[in-house]
Amino acid sequence: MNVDLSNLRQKFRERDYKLTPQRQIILQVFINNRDKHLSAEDVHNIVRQQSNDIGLATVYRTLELFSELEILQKINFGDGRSRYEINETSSPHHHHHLICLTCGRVIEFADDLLEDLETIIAKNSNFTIVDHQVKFYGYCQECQKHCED
Amino acid sequence: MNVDLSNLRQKFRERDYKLTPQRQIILQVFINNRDKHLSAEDVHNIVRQQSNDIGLATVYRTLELFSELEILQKINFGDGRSRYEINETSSPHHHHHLICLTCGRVIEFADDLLEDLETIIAKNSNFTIVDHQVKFYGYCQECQKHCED
DNA sequence: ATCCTTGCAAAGGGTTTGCATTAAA
DNA sequence: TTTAATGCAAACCCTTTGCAAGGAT
Repeated sequence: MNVDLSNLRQKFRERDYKLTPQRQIILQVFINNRDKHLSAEDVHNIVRQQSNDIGLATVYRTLELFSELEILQKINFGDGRSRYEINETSSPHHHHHLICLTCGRVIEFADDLLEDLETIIAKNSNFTIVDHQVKFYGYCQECQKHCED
Repeated sequence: MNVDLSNLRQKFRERDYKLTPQRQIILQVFINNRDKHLSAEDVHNIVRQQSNDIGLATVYRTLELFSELEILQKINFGDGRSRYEINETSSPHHHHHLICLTCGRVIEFADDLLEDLETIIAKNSNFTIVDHQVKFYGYCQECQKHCED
């Protein structure tokens, strides 16, 4: 468990933010959907299904706030909307995805090799790298089965 | 030189597309701006500066068409608009960028190591990878100079 | 009581679409 | 001459914002 509520409360107090019911509900949605990449609309729908309606504008504002506080990580899969996932590690670092071009499925993968790559590139380019985003596009196992072409 | 006009003409003929002046002008914009990552609006502005006005909708439609034909590569830098660059190599493959978090500058870098990484990941995940997109975020040399903090 | 947060509706920014007109082939 | 492409404006979608009402500390 990485999201520590009392820690969070303090983070909020420090900055004069309030830990409102809406914010807690939205946080809970991400805790309950660790493996998913939720858009604002997704979050809004999930909350509504729980008969806890929250204004869409509030959802957007909360997602932005959580991103700033590094509780969430904003990701862009090129599908025309921003998606968010809970920031499991304290360092906002390892976000790598295999994106299936057939079914759109997004599969996570662990890396280590990328760290080395980052070091080499930083050295060659005089660029101070603080984060990276890597996406591989292709065909997942399922879709390979379904259409052997 | 990678963009071959007569080859292009044939590609168009095959699919009953027409090589209109608008399309030629837009193609030329990308040929003249090989190193840039142009948005639809950028293209529109460049064309207007040449007193060759083209409707913005046509620009969008042309960019989409060229992407399908793999003449252009669509990229997303997370700045709220799609950007395009000319597809230099025949295989739509190596698009890697260093994005400066201070000035927004985008620097290209050559890779090779990524190919190896791709192979390893494909093996581990049973995923057939056909393309990848890698972005490193950090601070470019210039911005490092300006604010040593 | 203060100041942040909410919800609604309107506005915004990028992109797409319908339709009549124009122009490649 | 046929069929696709253009240009304009309206529509679209996601996201942001203004503002009055509500709520946490």
